[in-house]
Amino acid sequence: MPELPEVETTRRGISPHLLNQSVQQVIIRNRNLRWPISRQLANDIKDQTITSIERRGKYLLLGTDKGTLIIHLGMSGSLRILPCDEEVKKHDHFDLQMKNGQCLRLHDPRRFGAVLWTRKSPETHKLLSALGPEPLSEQFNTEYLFNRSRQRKQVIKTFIMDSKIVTGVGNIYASEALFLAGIHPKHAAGRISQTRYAKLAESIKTVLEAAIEQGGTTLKDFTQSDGKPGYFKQQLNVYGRADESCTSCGTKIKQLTLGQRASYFCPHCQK
DNA sequence: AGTGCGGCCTGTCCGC
DNA sequence: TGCGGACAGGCCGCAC
Repeated sequence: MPELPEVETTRRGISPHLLNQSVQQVIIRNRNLRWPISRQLANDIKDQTITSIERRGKYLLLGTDKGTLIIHLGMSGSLRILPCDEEVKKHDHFDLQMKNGQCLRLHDPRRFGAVLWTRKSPETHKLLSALGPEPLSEQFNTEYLFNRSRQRKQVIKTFIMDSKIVTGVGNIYASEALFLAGIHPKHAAGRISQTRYAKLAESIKTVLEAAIEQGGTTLKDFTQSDGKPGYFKQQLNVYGRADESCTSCGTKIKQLTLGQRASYFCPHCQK
């Protein structure tokens, strides 16, 4: 499942192949994603040159002079750079074929992803305008988290997974960051001290940065057609480790459901 | 306004 | 071995 680090690694992987390249044509093989891919999109982006490739939360933004292509990978989406004539596989939804013969291909079995086009500046798009700060930015800091959390009755795990609070912290890294910060996932967000929020902000940045760093070294070549899409799994301390021993103290990791999401924590290390 | 949850999908896993 | 059902998971959009 692509979390922010995978999306960032994808961004870095595809950028050199697409930047300053022009679109030959768009092929929509299966419109069915979270929202149907617009048929008009093919006309909008044809002949445009990709001038920027950015990331906002887990959204990838391919900028042109006429507008921006917004891509979200959902939970099973992957992007690869391939020759345009590469064999099409099941669940290949979308091709952005470039004039240099390279192709950006979106593969998404569970169809939770999205491909959208906007003529406006992307930050004003409905899906992006309400997003909180980037977790790796300076705006995301102790004071910000502390201030936003006051009066909140919500548990801390769902609070940090709220995209309006901070964008891009998914289920895996929410659990991992709380473990690193020593905070119980069920703790009320409004009752956590500023000191502990300092630790939490730092922990969120640390786990995401470590995963991005590892992505850079373990990721498969984005231009290869065989093998895995290229996602990687960092060594995780708590996520998916119910009933296993805590890497720090040996206590059995526990699992509970918060906001309909599996959550993992060490009952000894996290209070 | 804050909060919780339904729904979209299919590969994988589990039990019979 | 084959089959059916439960489940995971991002996150919008609605209901309260």
